[in-house]
Amino acid sequence: MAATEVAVTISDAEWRVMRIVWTLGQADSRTIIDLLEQQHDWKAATIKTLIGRLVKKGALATAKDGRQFIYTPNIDEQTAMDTALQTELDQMCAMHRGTALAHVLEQTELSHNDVQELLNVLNKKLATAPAEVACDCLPENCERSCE
Amino acid sequence: MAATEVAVTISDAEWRVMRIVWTLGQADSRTIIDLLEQQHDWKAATIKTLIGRLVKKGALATAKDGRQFIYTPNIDEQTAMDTALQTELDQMCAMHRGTALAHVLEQTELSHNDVQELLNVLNKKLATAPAEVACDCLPENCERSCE
DNA sequence: TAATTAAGATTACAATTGTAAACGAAAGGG
DNA sequence: CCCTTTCGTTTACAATTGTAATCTTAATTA
Repeated sequence: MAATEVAVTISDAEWRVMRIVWTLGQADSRTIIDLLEQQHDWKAATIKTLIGRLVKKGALATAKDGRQFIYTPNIDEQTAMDTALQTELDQMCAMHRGTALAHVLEQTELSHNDVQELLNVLNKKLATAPAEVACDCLPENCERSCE
Repeated sequence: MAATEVAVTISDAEWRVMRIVWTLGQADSRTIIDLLEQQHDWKAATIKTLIGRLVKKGALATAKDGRQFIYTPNIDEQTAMDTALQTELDQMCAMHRGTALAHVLEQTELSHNDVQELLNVLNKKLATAPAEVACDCLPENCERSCE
């Protein structure tokens, strides 16, 4: 059976720890601490706290290896990324999401394949794209709309 | 002189208040409270707190109107959206950002114009798109890369 | 074996956030 | 002119987060 994949919330600092473990596939605390100390002004104790919280949250799984632990990701990286981004976007005005995505796309380095994949998605959407997406910032019954 | 446009951080709950004010252009607290009470299980006091915090943060400007205030946005909505989304994306692995964006695009309702705008951005990127974007989860000097 | 080190657990503590009650002053109604 | 409503301010309080020191225990080393 696949991982339970609970919907955990990962804070900004915790995200840094997850990226290390996602990238390495697995790691002991020494490795995580060494790598993160090179990227941030964090004390070892700080990183230990973050690891502990991630384990408690269920984002990291542990396997005992002698006196220490091997940590492995308990949630999928791409899924976590998709969800976090989607959640952020969903709390914004529906009418302006497209523009926001355009601005972000513009600022993001994308591989040839990425661009191709994105073009595919968009081309598929072109056919059924509505003339406009309504603002959803006000309650249903409220007549007013964005400018 | 244009608005100072300080880089304020807006929390999730505060975001709801901003959306009302952005959409209406301006509003008094009564209006904001009435509208938000229809969208959430929030008490008037809660909304007052959020408004107060947004004013203190500089996200909302106030103009005295008799005994009460008229609130207006002090930061630009699209800019706030762009920045929030970009910030979120930037804390994730560079190598997987494209896919995350593709997944989100797929889930987002986009107008015909939005799609067109996005296609433009992408087509402009196609020419210079690199073969691949490297994983940036580990420190510089670290040899290992994503799978 | 005694001292040192390292790993994980416990405790700490301020800032932010979600959520709200209580309070003081002004305004309006009767 | 008193009572009530309303507005904005102050205070409250738990959870989360960033940041870390300390403690316990087991392991390593001299």
